[in-house]
Amino acid sequence: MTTLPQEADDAVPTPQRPVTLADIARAAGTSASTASRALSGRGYVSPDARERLLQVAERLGYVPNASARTLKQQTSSVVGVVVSDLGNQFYARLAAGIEQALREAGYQMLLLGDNSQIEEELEAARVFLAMRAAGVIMTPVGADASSLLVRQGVAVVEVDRRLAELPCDAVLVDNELGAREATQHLLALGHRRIGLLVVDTEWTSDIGRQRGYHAAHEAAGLPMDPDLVTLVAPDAEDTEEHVTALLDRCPTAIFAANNLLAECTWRVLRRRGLRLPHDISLVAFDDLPWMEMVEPGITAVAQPTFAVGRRAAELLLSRTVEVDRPPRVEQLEPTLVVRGSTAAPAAA
Amino acid sequence: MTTLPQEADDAVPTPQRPVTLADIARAAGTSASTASRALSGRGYVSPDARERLLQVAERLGYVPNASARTLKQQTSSVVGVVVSDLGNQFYARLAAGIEQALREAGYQMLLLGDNSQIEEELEAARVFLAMRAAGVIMTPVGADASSLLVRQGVAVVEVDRRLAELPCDAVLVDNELGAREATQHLLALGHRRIGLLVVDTEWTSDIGRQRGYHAAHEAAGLPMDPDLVTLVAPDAEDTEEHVTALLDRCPTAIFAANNLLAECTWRVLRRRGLRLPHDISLVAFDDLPWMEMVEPGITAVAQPTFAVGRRAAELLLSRTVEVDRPPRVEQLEPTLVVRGSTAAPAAA
DNA sequence: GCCAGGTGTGGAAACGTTGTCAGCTGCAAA
DNA sequence: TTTGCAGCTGACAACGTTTCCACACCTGGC
Repeated sequence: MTTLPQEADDAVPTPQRPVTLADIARAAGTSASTASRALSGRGYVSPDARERLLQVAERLGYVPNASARTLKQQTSSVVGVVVSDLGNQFYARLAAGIEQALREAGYQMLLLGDNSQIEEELEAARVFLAMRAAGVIMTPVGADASSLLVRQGVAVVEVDRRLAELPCDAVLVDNELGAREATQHLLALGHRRIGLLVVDTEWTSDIGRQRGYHAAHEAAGLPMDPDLVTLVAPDAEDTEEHVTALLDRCPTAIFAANNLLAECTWRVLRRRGLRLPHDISLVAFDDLPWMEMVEPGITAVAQPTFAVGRRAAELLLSRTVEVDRPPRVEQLEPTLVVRGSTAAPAAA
Repeated sequence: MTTLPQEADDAVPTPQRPVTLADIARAAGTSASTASRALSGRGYVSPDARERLLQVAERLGYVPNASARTLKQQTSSVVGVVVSDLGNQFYARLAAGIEQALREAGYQMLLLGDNSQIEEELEAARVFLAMRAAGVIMTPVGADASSLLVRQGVAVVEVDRRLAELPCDAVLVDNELGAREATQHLLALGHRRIGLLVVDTEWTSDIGRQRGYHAAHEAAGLPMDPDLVTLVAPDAEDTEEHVTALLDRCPTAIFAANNLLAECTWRVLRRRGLRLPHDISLVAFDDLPWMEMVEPGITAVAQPTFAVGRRAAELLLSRTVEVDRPPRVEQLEPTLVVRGSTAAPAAA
């Protein structure tokens, strides 16, 4: 790291005290009340006074003090968002969708990461409470955070999975459907030993994906080898070992139930020199750009991630209007994208 | 999209009015001043009273009102962050680094996207001003936003590129060095017709990368064909056409100066059936995971993106302590990662 | 000539916190 | 006995906004 030399800088012009409503009022010869009405646009103001105040505000570069407003109105235009891991593209896209929808509506996103840690999630909830956030959107880790928020009257939307104990909105993906289609696809190709890699949580997302895997087998009237279902610890230093262990049980296909597991599996396969789809088939849950770029492409269940984020934001904002609407749980549908990583198993 | 039926829900327990300092004080039989001192930990409080107040606060689930505090103290623990596009992995990683460092220090990140639009960036600056943000970190698009902020006394750190007209901190990557190494690598392999794809901006990042490309040629005493330098419009619907046009000029290698251009180029090459590195070589600026996963891997200039984000946050926070420290511009070094996409040009 | 109601205005009281300040208690030093 | 001071406390005034309220001015209809 280098530190560049600084050119002799023009002095920073006096950092003046911020302009307040009172300043505007004084300059325009009115009271603060009138200035407030003129600039916020509610209540009677004569066109004359309004015009004058708007001009003065513009001229002085008035920026309303958000804390004062929030303090008075008991609510802000900030929406809290908690995701597990911004580094994961899934969460990043989710956040991007949320941010876009919020910004269009004049709201801002305060983005915090828990690292899938309940305490950090709870801490985030406290921060949002402290700021009187207009609402909170989260990929939940535990139920406590949402309970705390809902009890205090803060609107909550859960995203991607459902954990709340108190009623709140949620936007989910039909995980069971996606997993069932993925599994069916493999079964239809003739696979009978399909390894499942899934994170060992109680989250509805992972549970749903497991259920889809089972449902597909049952619907086809085919037996399952329980040894082929591999539960991986959430923090996961040892994911690779799990993948290796699963391979030792000789599956002809693997269904990796999230993008991280899929990537890990793909790397292990590559290192071992196993060729897709000749030696083994692979399906991923959650389609990422790289899955289309590698050769062969990875068959994957594509989630409408960005749309989920947008929808969550919309749902949250709608609640600021219809306060007492009963909680709504929406499910968006994933789609199976078939690529080259899946084919009929090699003849035994 | 489906809406799931809602189970008959337990009524939400009365959303009670938030607990205030006054409530705590009353319950503990002290004044609000004493309660404030006890909970914030500055000023004299008897151990006895402190203990009592802490317990009451805990029992009632007290959450201090951030707006009131901000209003009074004229500064908040929120740091504004503006990035061009959260969907781009580069910016997502940057944000992740910033968020991590901020959270460790007890600050929060308010993340806004401009879409590389000056007006949206300016709007974001106004929002931060309104919230009395402790500081702002941005990948700048124009100079106006940072000028506005700096004039109002808000600390600004520019990231990835430098545009500010008023003095402020910055954390950059040595773009010229990275581009020079990439180009040198190609020259050393024997390439003499190296196409450059770069976005047509005045940003120091893109300018630096262009400069590195030129510098490498000059250092080697080799001529450049100006036709091989392709400037692509920033919004870029027509990037593909530019790539195609560049290919028609028969370069033996292409240096794509950001990850989007690299991806676009890669796709065009694939569609045309051109094989890396046999038919053409490719180097990318900004290494992303997929570049290591495709076959062959893409030789790329890897930026310490996450570290840049962290460092920017640290620099910003350090300024809250040393207020009058002269502005500092730091440059982190990228490293060239050589992979299979580059080789000597096919004998003509 | 009076009242009703629409317009427009400013004073003042919030919102919840922090910080200043004066004042209280003891207790030790003068 | 006074003085000083450390330890501790509560009143009170901010911070900048919004909002309720009272009031003042009109106009038009009785």
